[in-house]
Amino acid sequence: MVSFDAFTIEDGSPIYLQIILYVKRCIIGGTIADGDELPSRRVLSALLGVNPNTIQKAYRMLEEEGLIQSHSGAKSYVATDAAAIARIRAQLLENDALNIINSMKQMGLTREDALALIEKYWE
Amino acid sequence: MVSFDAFTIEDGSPIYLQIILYVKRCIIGGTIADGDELPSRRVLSALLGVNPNTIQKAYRMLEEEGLIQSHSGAKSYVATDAAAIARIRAQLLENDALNIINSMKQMGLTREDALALIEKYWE
DNA sequence: AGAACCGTATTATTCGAGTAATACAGTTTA
DNA sequence: TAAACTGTATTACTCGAATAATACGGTTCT
Repeated sequence: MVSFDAFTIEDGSPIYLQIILYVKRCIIGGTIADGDELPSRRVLSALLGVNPNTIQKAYRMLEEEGLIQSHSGAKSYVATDAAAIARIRAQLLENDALNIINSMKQMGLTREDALALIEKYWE
Repeated sequence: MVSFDAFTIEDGSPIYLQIILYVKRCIIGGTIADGDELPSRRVLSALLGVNPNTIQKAYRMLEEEGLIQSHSGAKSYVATDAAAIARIRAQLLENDALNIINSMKQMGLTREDALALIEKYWE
């Protein structure tokens, strides 16, 4: 069963996008594996304190990306293969890296400054 | 005159927040200095293709943080001192670093993986 | 078979971001 | 002095995110 214990809602971006991003990162990190059972829309909405429709929106978009599988009436499961994982891994890592690099360059940091900063806060 | 040439609107977060973040990062990076003249609300709104009220909201919040100064009828100017710069610098850098570290940890990267990734994309 | 789940769909409502169109008073500058 | 700017304020509107309350039909399990 996929766990959302490590998930917390932040503000600044839509909740359904945060859920999608969380699931993708867990798939990349191996916390979520192919075939894992997902919590139902109703259960997860109660757990996170949000509306069932918000969960449905996130699940629906994950299904459209081919990362989970839903059948009317039945439970939903994670459905990924190596190709899908590699694809979203490249997408997310590149996106994160370019974002942080852009921010730090804008603030006048050198490459060495940036590396030192990551090292410092990586407990 | 403060330039917004390097600024582009992304979606995912409110425009006024993006403007505030851009100005702060430029102040930290030295692109924007104390005493610099800011483009007027009307001019910047036309330049970015957004509503004047959106610019006004960003400028107002920057003024409430003590980073710019506005007087009715007159032009607006950047007003920062070393203490203010140091304060927002610490805020932004720590925030950015912790965000990227959290994301990469979630994706199963080691500290070395993360450092290698930054080096790779830092052209 | 029947209860208890499940995914899916619909409609109405709230709320904040952003737009749009003005208006007014103060400053700058020719 | 008068035109052309400036910051500031107000009201009404659109639009998407999220809520809320249901409803329907399929699956699972006892």
